[in-house]
Amino acid sequence: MNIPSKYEPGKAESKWYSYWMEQGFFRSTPDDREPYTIVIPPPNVTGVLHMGHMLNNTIQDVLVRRARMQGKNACWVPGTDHASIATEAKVVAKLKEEGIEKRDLTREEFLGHAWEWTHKHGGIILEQLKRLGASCDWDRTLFTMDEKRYDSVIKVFVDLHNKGLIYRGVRMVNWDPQAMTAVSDEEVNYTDEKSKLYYVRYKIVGEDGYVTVATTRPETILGDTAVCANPEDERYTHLKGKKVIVPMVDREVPFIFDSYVDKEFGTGCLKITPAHDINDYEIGIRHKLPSIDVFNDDGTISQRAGMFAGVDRFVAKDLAEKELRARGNLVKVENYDNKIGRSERTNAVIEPRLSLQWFLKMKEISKPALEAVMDGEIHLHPAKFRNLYRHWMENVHDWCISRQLWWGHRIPAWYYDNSEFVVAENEKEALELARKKSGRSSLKPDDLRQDEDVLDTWFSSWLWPITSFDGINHPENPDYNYYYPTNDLITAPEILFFWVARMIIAGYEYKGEKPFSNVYLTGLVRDQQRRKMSKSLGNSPEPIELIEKYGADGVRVGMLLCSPAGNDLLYEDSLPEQGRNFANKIWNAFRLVQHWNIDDTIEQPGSSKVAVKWMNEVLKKDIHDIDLNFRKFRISEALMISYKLFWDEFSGWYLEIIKPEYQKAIDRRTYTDTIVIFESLLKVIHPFMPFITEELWQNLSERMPGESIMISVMPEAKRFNRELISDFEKIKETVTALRAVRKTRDIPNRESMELMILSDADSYDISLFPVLTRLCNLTDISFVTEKQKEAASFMIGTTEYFIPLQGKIDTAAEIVKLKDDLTYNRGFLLNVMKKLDNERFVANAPANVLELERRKKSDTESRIKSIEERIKELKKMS
RNA sequence: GGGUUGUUAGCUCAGUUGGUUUAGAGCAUUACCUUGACAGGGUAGGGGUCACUGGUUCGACUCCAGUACAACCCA
Repeated sequence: MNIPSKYEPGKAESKWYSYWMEQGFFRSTPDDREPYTIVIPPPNVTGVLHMGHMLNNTIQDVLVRRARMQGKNACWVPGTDHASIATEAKVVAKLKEEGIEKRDLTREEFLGHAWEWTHKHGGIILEQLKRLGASCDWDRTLFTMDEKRYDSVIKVFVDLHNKGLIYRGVRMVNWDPQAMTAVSDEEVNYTDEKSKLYYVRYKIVGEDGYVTVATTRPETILGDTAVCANPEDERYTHLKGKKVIVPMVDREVPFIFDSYVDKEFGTGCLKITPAHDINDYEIGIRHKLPSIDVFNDDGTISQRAGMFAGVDRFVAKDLAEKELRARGNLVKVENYDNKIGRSERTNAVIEPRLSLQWFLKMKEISKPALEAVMDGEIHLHPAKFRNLYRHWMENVHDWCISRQLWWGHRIPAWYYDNSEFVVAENEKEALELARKKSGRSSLKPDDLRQDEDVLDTWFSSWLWPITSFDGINHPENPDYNYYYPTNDLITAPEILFFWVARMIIAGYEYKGEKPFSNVYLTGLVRDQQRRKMSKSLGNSPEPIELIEKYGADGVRVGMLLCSPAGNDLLYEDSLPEQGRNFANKIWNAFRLVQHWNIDDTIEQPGSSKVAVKWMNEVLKKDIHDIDLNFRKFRISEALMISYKLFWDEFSGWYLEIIKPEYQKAIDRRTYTDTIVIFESLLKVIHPFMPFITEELWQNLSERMPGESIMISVMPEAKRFNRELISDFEKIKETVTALRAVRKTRDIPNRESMELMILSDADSYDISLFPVLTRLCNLTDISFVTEKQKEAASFMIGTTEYFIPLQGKIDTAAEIVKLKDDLTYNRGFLLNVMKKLDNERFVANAPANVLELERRKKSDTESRIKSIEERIKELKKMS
């Protein structure tokens, strides 16, 4: 038998993943078992796996595999989303490289290219998930734009419109001039950037004077329709009813007063451009000001502005500065730091703009979703996100759901005449509606024009838990009734509002029920400098390369170990390395057990008998603790218990005890018990490390075709013997102390020793002693009634132990050590006495606390006494 | 500017309604070990006035208030 001393993950991974697929172990159909359902947070269909996906999907797989082994009907639904803006941007860029401009294509032609791109790159990410071991039901793979999902989205839009929840309105939106679309508030990132503050003076009509305004955006002066001061600002009260002249365009506009203006900022005087600033827009409404949009869709200056037409907005800023200076309107320019909003998708500076968009009213519809989380119907893990969630939901804004793109679900609204429109599931129904609404039965299909825009991607993914089971099209289908509500959702906190909150809203609106019971929010994967991992920074490792280097199991463990819920994971290579080392440890434990020869004639040694008994209790205890941690979604904690269980308890203690001497055989009894224990351990570890556990499980005993650890039964938590475990801990302490004795006196393991305990035999579980004899090479363990001379000694608790060592005692060194010990114990006693000498403590502390302190006192006193006597004796000897 | 959450060993984190023999884990680190499962290993060790300042209490890492710093969310 020649098993390599290092585990090689590659082969085992492909072998067992194919096996699982062939056997259909991932598949799920409704039956009478309890369902356990997770829907995947759909990644971008044309994306590739990154570290965040690795973490996220590892956790999902751990939960699904565990549930499956616990006898539940586990169903993990995979899928991708169409990522409207990101995908369209990629397709546009790719066409540009080929010399094709989007504007030269019809909608149908462009969509042809987009689908081609999607088919070419689509699903790569799902293949990568398989490398990680993901046990999704691949037969259920979905796409937000496949037929059923597309129809569902349209139906929902029509339904919400008919309920009066969707409306069309002019609103200030975040315009991305590069993508040429509006983006939601959530898709804008604000960063501190250096800019300039321009002081510009406006001529007062009918007077010689000027008023000076401070602005960061001189190019928008072209769209000014008022100048404004705070009504309480005495510097400007004399301007009431006056007009001023907008520089460059020489337009007369009113001087107005509004309490919004901050007296302290700049000159206390504000130019008002209602078309280009959200606050100005609101002031504009209050004062009935006209608004002049000076930009084109692509961020260049429009004809309406009166000058700089066709010039890019940033160039226009410099031109405006020059122009203002030339005309004598520029007073001064200061450096200034302010927050600039940038598009999450294109990083272009966002332009606040007035625009006609579709909105979903959020206030009413979101109420049940707020209550569900507050009432504990849905649990967020970690719970600290509850407050954040509440704050957001209580201040929820209407959701801008339209995007000026082609790739996505086209808004099912048809216009006729000028701006009359109807909303319907298809053109035929739209025509009927339009005829009815207009009273003109002569309307023809050609008289209708469908809205050019598509819906926000989140407007399809907010239905994901429902549409995964086709619940919009067929609300009564068996899958939907069986799998919904799903159990757990695993996602990143950054999309708590984009996605999670909206799924909850949709769940109550369309099923009248929550979409999931638990939301586990993972951390973000960052590098050692706490920077977010991103392609542009180049600080992210390639996941597939990591899997090839450390093994899928190693990477999974690495990701999990250091990522308690909601905390960021600071990635470094030592993490998967630790995982790989663990896999190797398991591998070598298997090698050890595997090459033993079994001899049926050998009696089971006493030490092995004890070890088996103890190991089974520890196993039960840890399974119990692991369960507890899983219930609290403390997955890294559960993994750590499993890790220590295997590494420390099983490999470090158990195997060391039962391991036969070199080239000797093992007894049948111990061997059989060990295999059973090993199998239990593999099962406990399987959800974390599916591949190596399958590989070893298959080899540990004879298996039938079609068997697998992944469909075996997870050991359940049972009552365990606490006392045995704590007695055994004392044995471990004794072993450690005996090893120390050997080490300091330089006594080799080969040389046997004798142990004497200054105590009654009654207070000991002597059945555990064979372990001591076995591990420490003792000839005898006895109980004595007196201190031993010419012996090394140590204390455990309040009991003294002696090892007779003729002539091997270094009294001076011994005394130094004992004195250290004495100092510690005296310090400790002092602490205890401080409490006990405090009358109020004695009077107020509960009885059990008091008793504990008294016990500490007597224990420490007796220890001090022993040490002192020992020192005295040693001194006598030297 | 408003809000939320943090600050415990070199790093990442536990610490369960205030009392568990003067705070624990993993990693990293130090010393020793080329033994027969595993150097991707073993054995032993070092390392923390629990951010700071007050308060409540017989007793505070734990509760309260303030300060500093950090992260995240919203405007």
